[in-house]
Order: sequence, then C-alpha cells, then structure tokens
Amino acid sequence: MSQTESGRTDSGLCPPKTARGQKTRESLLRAAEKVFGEKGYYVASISEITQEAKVAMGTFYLYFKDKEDVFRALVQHMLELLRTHLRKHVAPATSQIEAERLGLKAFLSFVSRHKNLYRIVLDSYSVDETIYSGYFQVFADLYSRRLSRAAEQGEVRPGDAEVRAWCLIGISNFLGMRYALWKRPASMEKVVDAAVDMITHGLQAR
Amino acid sequence: MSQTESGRTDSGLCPPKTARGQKTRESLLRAAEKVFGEKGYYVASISEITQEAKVAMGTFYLYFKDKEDVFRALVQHMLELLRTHLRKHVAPATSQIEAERLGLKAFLSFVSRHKNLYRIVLDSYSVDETIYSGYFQVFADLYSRRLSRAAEQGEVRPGDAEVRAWCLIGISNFLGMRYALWKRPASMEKVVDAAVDMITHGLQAR
Amino acid sequence: MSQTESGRTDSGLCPPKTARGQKTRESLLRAAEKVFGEKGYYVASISEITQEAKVAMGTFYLYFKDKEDVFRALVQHMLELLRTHLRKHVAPATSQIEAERLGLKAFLSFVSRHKNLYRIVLDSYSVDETIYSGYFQVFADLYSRRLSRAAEQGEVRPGDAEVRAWCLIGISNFLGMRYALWKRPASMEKVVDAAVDMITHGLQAR
Amino acid sequence: MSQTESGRTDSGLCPPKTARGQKTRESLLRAAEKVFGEKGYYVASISEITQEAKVAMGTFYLYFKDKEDVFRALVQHMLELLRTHLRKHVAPATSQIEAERLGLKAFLSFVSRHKNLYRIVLDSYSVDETIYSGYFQVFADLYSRRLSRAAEQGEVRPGDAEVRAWCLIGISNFLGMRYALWKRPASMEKVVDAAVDMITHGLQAR
DNA sequence: AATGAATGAGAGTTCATTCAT
DNA sequence: GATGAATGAACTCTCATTCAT
Repeated sequence: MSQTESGRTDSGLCPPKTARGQKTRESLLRAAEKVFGEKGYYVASISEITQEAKVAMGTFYLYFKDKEDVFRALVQHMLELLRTHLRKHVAPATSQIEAERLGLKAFLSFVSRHKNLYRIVLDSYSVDETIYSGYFQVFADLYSRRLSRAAEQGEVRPGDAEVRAWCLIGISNFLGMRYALWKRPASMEKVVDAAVDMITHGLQAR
Repeated sequence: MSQTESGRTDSGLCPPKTARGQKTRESLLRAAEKVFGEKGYYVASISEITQEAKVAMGTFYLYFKDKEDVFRALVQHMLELLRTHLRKHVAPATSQIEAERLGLKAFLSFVSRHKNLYRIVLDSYSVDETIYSGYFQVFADLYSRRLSRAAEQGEVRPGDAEVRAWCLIGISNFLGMRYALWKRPASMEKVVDAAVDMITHGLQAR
Repeated sequence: MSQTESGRTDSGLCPPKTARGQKTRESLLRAAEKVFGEKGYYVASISEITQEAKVAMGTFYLYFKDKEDVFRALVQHMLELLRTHLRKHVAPATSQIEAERLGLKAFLSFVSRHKNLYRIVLDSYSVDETIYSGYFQVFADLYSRRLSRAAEQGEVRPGDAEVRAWCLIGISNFLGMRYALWKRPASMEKVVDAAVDMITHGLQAR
Repeated sequence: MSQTESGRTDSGLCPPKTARGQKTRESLLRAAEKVFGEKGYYVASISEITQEAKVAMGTFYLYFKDKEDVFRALVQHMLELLRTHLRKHVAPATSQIEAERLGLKAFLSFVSRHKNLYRIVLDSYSVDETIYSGYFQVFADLYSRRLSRAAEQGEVRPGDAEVRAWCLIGISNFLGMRYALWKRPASMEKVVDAAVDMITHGLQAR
C-alpha cells in the first residue's frame, strides 16, 4: 500500500478520512490497473481511469497527486501482491532447488492471472527508471541472500550469488513473458521442468 | 535499414532518390535514436527530432509516414546493428559453451556502447507489442537452432532447446541491464565467468 | 465588518448566532487577509483559506456566500481599520497643513504594518472596479470637505477642492508604495518633510 | 517591442521568420490588449485571445511561451507607447512648470485613448510585482533627473527630487483614473489648471 | 527537396461550490 | 455548526500532422 503508518500517503496527500473515501481510492486504483494495463501509461488518460472508476475527474486528484502518483502506487501495490504470492508458494520448499521450481511455477501462475503486470512494469522504465530498477532490485536482494545461504550450507555450488540472482530473475521474466503471456505451451509443467533442469545441472554434457 | 530490396521503405514512402535526401534521412534517424533513447517514445516529440537533425518539421514527413514509422525503422536498425555485432564476435567460437561466453561478452559490450538500446526496446512494448516480441523472437529462433544442433552433436545435454533459448536471452538481458547499464562492476570478466559457470554446470552441488 | 445593524451581513447570509460561530467567521477573515494578501485574489483558493483557518471547506459557505463575498468583506474591513487609524492620528492637528503631515505619516505607518493592503486594494480593481473606486471615493469625499472648509477659513489658498483631494490621495498612495512597501528610506521623516514641503509651498522658485 | 536586435524575443522563443508570422504575432498582441484590458489577466483566457485574433489555440504558443509571456510583452509595448507619447508632447516645454502642465495633459489624453492601460498595469501587480514596480520606476527615474536639473538651474525650489517625482507620478495617476477613466469633467483644462496650480504654488495661503 | 506557420483535438490539472453525514 | 468527499466545467498547454510557399 502506498500509505504508511504515519498516516500520509507517499505523495503527501492526506489519506482518506472516511470509509467512503477509502472505497473511492481503492476503486480508482483498480481502475488504474485496468486502464494502464490495457493501454499503457502514456496512452491511458486520467479521464478513462475516472470513467472506469465511475467518479468525476476531480475526484481523482483528491487521492493522487497526479498521473505519475497513481502509477507509482499501482506498481507498489502489484509488487506487494507478487511478493506475497511468491512467499506463500515458496515457503514449503525444503531445498534451494525445490525453491527454484516452486518460485518459477508461482511466478508463472501469477503472470497468467495478472496479464497487466508486464505492461505496467515495462512502462515504469520510461516513467521513471528508478521505479523499474527498484522493482527488480528488491527481488535481486532477496534472491542473493537466499543463494548465499544455500551456498554456505553446501546445497549449491559456490559462486557469485548476485550474478546468479540476476540470471534467475532474467529467466523467470522471459519465461513468464514467453510462456504465460504470449503463447501458452501445451504443458507448463514441462517448461518448468526444462528450465529447472538447466538451472540445476547446466548445459554441458558430461 | 528499413528499406527492402524491392526499393520501398516499409512505410510505403519512396526512399530518397538523391544523395542529399539519403543524408537527411540518416540524420533524422540518428536524431531519433538520440531523442527516443533519452526521453522515451511518448515524451519525445517530432519537433525535438527535427531540431536535433537540424531540419524543418515538414521535412520529417518526407521520409517517414509518422512517429511510429521512425520508431519502427529505428528498432529495425538497432536490431541489425546488434545482430551484426553478435555474429562477428561469436563466429570464432569452437564450442557451444564458448559461443555462450563470447555471445554474452559481445552483448554486454554492445549495451555499454548503446545505452539507448534498452529504453528503445522497452518502449517498443507499449508502441506495439509485436515489435517487442518480434525482436526477441528473432534471437530465440537463432538460439534454439544452435542449441538443437549442439545437443545433436552431444555437446550439450539433451533438453528443450526453446525453453533454454528463452532462459539464455533472459540472462543476457538482465545481466546487460544490471551490469552494463546500471552499475558497472569492478570486473566485467568475473560477471561473465560467474554467469557462464552457472549456465555450464548449473547450481547444484555434487 | 460587513455586518450592518439590521442584523444581516451584506451577502444575505445570517450572521453567526453563537460566539463559536463568531470566532470561526473571524478566523476565516484573518485567513483570507493572509492568503489574498500573499497570493492575490485569483491565485488564492478557498481551500487555502479554509486550511489556513483550520476549518473544513464546507464551513466557509456557512459564513460567506462565495469567494467574492469574503473579498468584499475583507476590503471593507481594511478600509475601516485604515479610517480609524487615520482619524485617530489626524485628530490632534491644529491646521490643515499639520493635518496633511499627520495624515501622511499615519498612512505610511499603517502601510508598513499592513503590507497586504496594496495587493488587496489593487486586486479589487479587477474583482469589481466599483470596490476599488468606492474605496478611494470615500477618502476623496472626506478630503474634499476638509479642504473646502480650510479654504473657507483662509487656511489654504482657494482652488478646486476635489482635484486637490485626488492629488493628495495619489501622493499618499505612491509614497506609501515606494517608501513603506518597496524600499524603506533611511529616514521616513525626511520623506514626509519633503512631501509636505511640496504640498505646502509647491515647486516654483520665488 | 519585445524583440531585441539579437534576433530572439525576451521569452526565448524564436521570432517569426516570415512576414506572415510577424503579422500573426502582432494580431495576437492586439487581441491580448483588448481581452486583458476588458476582462483582466486572470479572467481572460488564451482561447478568447486566439479567437479574437482569429487563429487556432496552438498558434498562440508559436509566438508566446505562455500567458504571462504575452502579458509582459503587452505591458512592455504599452509602456513604450506611453513614453513616446509623453516625450513628444513634453518636448516643446520651455520651463519645468510648463513641462508639468504638458506632461499631465499628455498623460490624461493618453489614458482617454487607452482605457485599457489601468487594468493592465494594475493587473501586472498581481502577475509579478516587479513588472508593476519596474513600470513606475522608469518614470520616477526620468522625473527625478529632470527635477534635479531644474533645481540646479534655480527653476524650482530645492528639495528631494525623488520624493517629488513619486508625488507627481501619484498625482498623474490618480487624476488620470478619476478624470480620464471614471468620470470625465466638464472641462479637463480646469482640472489640469487646478492640479498645476497646486503643484506650482502649494496649498498654503500666504 | 525543404520550409515553418498553422491547426485543433485532447491531455492533465485546478477549484468554486454542493451536499450527505 | 461542522465536516470533507464529490463534482465537472474550464483552463492552460502540447504536439502530431498538414499545406502553402
């Protein structure tokens, strides 16, 4: 959420003081997800968002400072959804390799259900590069830490955890795009298997 | 270039007939690379491009149908530059693994020299998703074929070549972004080593 | 105040019935003076005024019909303050010339303490020219009468009292702007002396 | 004019390169004078100005950076008209007192013909106080110098030239407002006489 | 081939005012 | 008496595109 406990939104606007205002803000955010996801940041217009949310144009500015502000809140929001989703699905893993498999599967299922994710994240690059880089940095940090730990415990071969983290993020991302977004394969399971196989054993014949 | 052998540009405009026209078109394209790369497709304006190219606004429409048309020509152009660059650097490879190493290095060096690449490619997603997907599909196809061949020859372990291709593209892409674009590491060589090590042997401890 | 003895405000709204209402109205008026004075009528917004006064937007319309209404009340209010101030300081004068000196000094000191006066009065011209002209007409009438009387008593040379009144108002006004508002002189006393000297004896060498 | 010889307008926009552009800019400026003069800066809208000038909205921004930019150009322009007018009419004066009379007359006739002057100058105070103060400072400087010279030559009594300058500007201004703008007197000549008499000999009976 | 003035639809944003609570 | 969410018209400003020269 873009509301901190201090009682103000990140944008400096007062948060809604009533339940009604809370509802309105949420429907605006939902509408923004739809419209930004379908048309992209620049093609989407505030008026489309407010129409979708069934409120007047001016209402928008009660809850968000400007177009960029909703967008940031939205990316924030989706990032949190994704992290929650991943955490939940990866938790049961008993090994790092199993965590990779579960994480990849979870990511692919998330993308399948949130087709808007890619457009929104990609757009963030041109809205403000730091939104985009920050988004991936979050995952890279988490990943790095997990991989370091796994290496310490002898579960994975030693190696640069950060580089590996970025490799794994790249893999998830492109597989998600290709197989969850663009052309779904006959069996997603097989895709995951093939990817995890490569991640686990590498390409080289022995 | 966006000119086919049939002698017409993709946009249906006649190609420049004189050397002077040729020059103008090229300076427009160069200007477009600069402006789109710095500001992004939507924030950039035709008038900025013509100013950068030092021609009048009307001149633009002598060479390109519209804003989207230059953009497509530009992506085309960069794609070709990149392919040429990669081909040249990967050619000497004597094994698939060596090809991976050389390809990754070549990609990273290209990105370092063409910082605009990412913004332009990323923007293409919201200009027209098919530009973006087509861009990666080209590489995925090439990769797949090469990996299949390598597997046939017993050089790499058998496995789904297409899935692996997308994994490798994802890896290159994210490493390029992280290490060539955002924060250059002390030693790029080590990054390449770590990545190639993972690609070659996988994560799993033996 | 914009309240007449008939018990209604000029705007047709009922005046506050309780002490609490009275307080609220006053803090609104104080806030209006601050905000209009700092930003000007058109740039200032009702919401700034209510924020400054620490009341909700809707509260404003309990005490004033609309934006113009507060503004009129405010000009009214300042005019009264000014008249009271002048009356008090000019009273002790024993001659018309002394009254000029005291009046000018009092005006300059008032302006020094109420820097907002000019912006508000000047704005009134474009809100409604009659506010502005009415404001000065009040002073012109008072002045004219006094000058006529002084002429009758042989204290000042005979001459068109009205023209002289407007000249004197113009002098006060511009001296106030120049010396009390824009750039305070080393000695205000000397400014007053020079002005009164000119008013008293004119420019011409004898 | 707001064009310097260096070939750029004050606002940083390129000046029109063709005669047609020149014409358009001028009709825009004329329209601005009319609309700003009638409605005031804030109430006037760019679209009214362009309609009055019979050009499209976008055309406006070819010649002026924004609303404030035309306004500044306009004030500049009127100031120059006024100065030219005054210079021409005051030139024949053979004494400082005669110069006062001619200057005042010229100012009153200018105001009668340019009723918009006051609103525009007054508005400048809330657009940007320095436009307004700069406007009067120009006259104050000229006046001061002339009065100093006249005092040196024994033509007027010695005294603070600057204070006198501001007094005289105030007088002109308020007389212009009262007698040229608001309510024309039966005889303007008599008004001038009365004012010049006061300026010349002061109020005090001898 | 090249120019640059002109267009006008449409974007983001503000704000005086209303009204249900 | 007081609140603050909601409204929507109106504004300023941008820019892809056209066209007369």
